[in-house]
Order: sequence, then C-alpha cells, then structure tokens
Amino acid sequence: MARPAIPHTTVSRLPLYLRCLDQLPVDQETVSSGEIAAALSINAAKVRKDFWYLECEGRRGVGYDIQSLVSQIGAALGLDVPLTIVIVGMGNLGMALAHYQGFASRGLILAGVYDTDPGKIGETVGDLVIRHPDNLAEDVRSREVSIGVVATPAPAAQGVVDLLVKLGVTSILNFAPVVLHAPAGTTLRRVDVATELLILGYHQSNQDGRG
Amino acid sequence: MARPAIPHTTVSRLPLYLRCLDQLPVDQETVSSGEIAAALSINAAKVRKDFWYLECEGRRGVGYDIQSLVSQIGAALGLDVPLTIVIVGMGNLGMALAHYQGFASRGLILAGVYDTDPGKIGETVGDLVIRHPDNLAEDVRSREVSIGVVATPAPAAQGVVDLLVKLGVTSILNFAPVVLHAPAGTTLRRVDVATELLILGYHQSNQDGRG
DNA sequence: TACTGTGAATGTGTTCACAGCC
DNA sequence: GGCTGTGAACACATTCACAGTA
Repeated sequence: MARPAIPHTTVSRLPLYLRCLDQLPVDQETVSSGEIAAALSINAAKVRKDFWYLECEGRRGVGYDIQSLVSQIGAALGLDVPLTIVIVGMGNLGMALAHYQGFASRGLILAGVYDTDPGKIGETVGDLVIRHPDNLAEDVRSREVSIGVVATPAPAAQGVVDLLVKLGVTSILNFAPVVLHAPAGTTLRRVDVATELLILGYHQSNQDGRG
Repeated sequence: MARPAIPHTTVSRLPLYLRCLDQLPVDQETVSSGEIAAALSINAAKVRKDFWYLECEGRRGVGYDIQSLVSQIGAALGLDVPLTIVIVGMGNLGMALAHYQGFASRGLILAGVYDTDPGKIGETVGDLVIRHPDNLAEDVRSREVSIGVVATPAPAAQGVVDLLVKLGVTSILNFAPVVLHAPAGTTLRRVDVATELLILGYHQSNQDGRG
C-alpha cells in the first residue's frame, strides 16, 4: 500500500538474489526468504523487506515463486530491456573485452567497437568492424546504446567520456589508467575496476585483526 | 577521542578522496573540506568527519595539508604496503590484463601468470613466464600475494577460487562468466565487473524518470 | 507447522549548526 | 572571515518480534 521508492541498498542486493536463484535446482518451484538469506549470509527479514519493496508476493507457509521472483527482480533492474554496449579503444584490453563472453552471457549486446588508429579501422572483431569514434553519435542513437566501455590510452579517455555522456550514454566502465571526471552538470557515477578491488582488499585485510 | 572504528562508508570514499587530491594543482599545499566536497558533490561535514576518523588534523581557517592527507589516506587503505597480484587463465582476457598498464599505475605488482594449457606454459608475457597453477602455493607464499585475478573459462573458475582462498589470497577479481562462491567458512566478498556495471546502469536510468 | 508481511525498535550514517581557532 | 572539530538532530537501513495465513 503506497510503497516507498526502492532503497539503494535493496537495489544493490538484487543482482545477488538473481545469482542465488539461478543456482537453485531446476525442479525447485518456490524458495523461502530463509533459504536465500542463508545462501547469502544475510538476515531473512531483510530479504522479505526487499521483496516487499518490489511487490513480489509470497505465500505464507510456502515461500516465493521462483519464476515470478526472477522476472520481477529482472524487471526492477531493467534487464527486461536488453542493454547495449560499445567499446572505445581497441588495444590489447579493448580487443580482449570484445571477445569476452561475460558480456553476452549477462545479456549485454555489443553493438560497436571504435578506435582512432587508421591501421585498425576496418579490421573485424567477431561480427563487428572497428570504426572511427566519429560514428559514435549515429550508432548510439540508432542502437540505443546505454553503456560505454572506455579502453583507450589515458590521454584520450576523458574526451571519450565527454563524448559518450553528451550522446546520452548513461553508464561508463573505465579501464583507462586515469581518473575520469563526469562532465559538469551530469550525475554520472563512475565505477573503476581497480578501485573496487582495493576497497575489497581493505575490508578483508581489516577482518583479520586491526581496527 | 577514543575514536571509533572507521565506518565502511568512509572507507569506500577514501579512494575518491585520493583521486580528487591527485587532481589538484601541484603547487597547492592545503585543501579545505568544502573544496573536496564540491569536487565530489558531497557534504563538507561528511568530508570532515571522514578525516576525523582517520585522525587527519586540519588547521582552522586554513584547511588540511595535502601531503599528510594523501599519506594518511593511503596508509588507511593499506597502499603503503604494495599489493601483489596474480592472474590465473591466460586466454585473450588474461593476456590483455597482464599487459594492462592500469594495475602497475595503481601500485599493484603483477607477480605471476598461470595456465593449465601445456601449449602456453613456458611462454613469456612481459617479464613473466606462464606457469602451471601447481606453482601457486609456493608463489603466493613467497611473494605474499593478496589479490587473485580469475580469467579462466567458466568451468575452471570455482576451483581456482577455492585454491586461491585456501592459499590465503584475500581478494579475488572475477572475469570468468560464471557465478562464484566463497568457500564455506570464509567471508570473501566478490566483485564482478558486469554486476557492478548493471547496478550502475540502474541507478542512472532511474534518475531520468521512472519510479 | 512453516512461512510471509510488517510495525516497532534498534543501529548506523549523514547533515546541521555552532563553538573555537587561525 | 574562513575553516575545522564535533555534539546533537535527523534520516535511513537493519533487525526483531509477532500477528496472520496456508
């Protein structure tokens, strides 16, 4: 009844729920909050409250229907609309990312790969042809690209970000070894692999002892 | 006084502070909480309280000494002890990561690269020779490795994680297109590039409009 | 009995607001 | 005046605890 907006903390757990549901035996039809909570080492009431925000209805004494859960969580995460991705910078890393199966296996569609090097433009990478970033404006619009992967050398990275944001790309994954800024007036949040890694390392080293 | 433990939320902001300080003009000697807050679009009191946890002392009317801030934040993150990293799985992605300058530029030392393919073992990658994962136990101990990058095919990934954790590696960065589990009895937190990306995309698409 | 749904209590992080020093 | 240091107020997330339903 007049449910509040979904909290960020809940949203950040949704991918975990999805993974967890994916691991259940295929013949299992319902799952209880307690089961999920145990698998993720979190509190069962938290799971129930998270599902309550999503308006996932469970049955008392039984649990939640797995199928419905998956589709409602997926919808809340926007996974019902497939996300389209481009990679800018076709050096070693960009090339590897283009071949990386992880994107496809998570439902991301790789729509284009770009580089400014005339020696690379025209080369094929899988189904795609490497093109000049001048084509980004048109491609982003026509393919409705929402995620940009920046794998250029450091000096070029900020310019690429500015361009992507200007074109309406709402997520940037930065692999360039440089700090990037969101252009003024935008609220783009950045996630940077190595930074996340360091945070992780801290929390863990902190667990054995200090602080 | 008798300062409480540093909150997780504070720790997660420390890398941002570090980046932000890194962007200041080289001749600037002090910085105010307001300046940092504006650059990161957060509240100035939050910045001051974060620094207070770290026992960073500022001067009223002046601000914080940049040099001291950098070294104290770095120490809190454990960056004063260089972190050592290994990559397991030398396919396209592992190979690219081994050549990726981002690790080195962030002070991470790549100590070893591994693959089970006899055709790859013995090949050199930069300064390193690809070796069989059987050597991990010795290398992890002798080089004090704290971070493992998993870039194997999906079926091999869980075994690699189990091995790394058993050997005492406290951080795992997973590039394999599969959900991994922390072995029972461990509190390893996992970060997975694509998951972070999806969360990011959600927050942003949520800002333009839908509830 | 097994489980959900949810108000209330608790715990934690953020922001305010202002006293105190440069 | 500019800026820090910090208690107090507030906002938010987590957990408890239990009524309610299959």
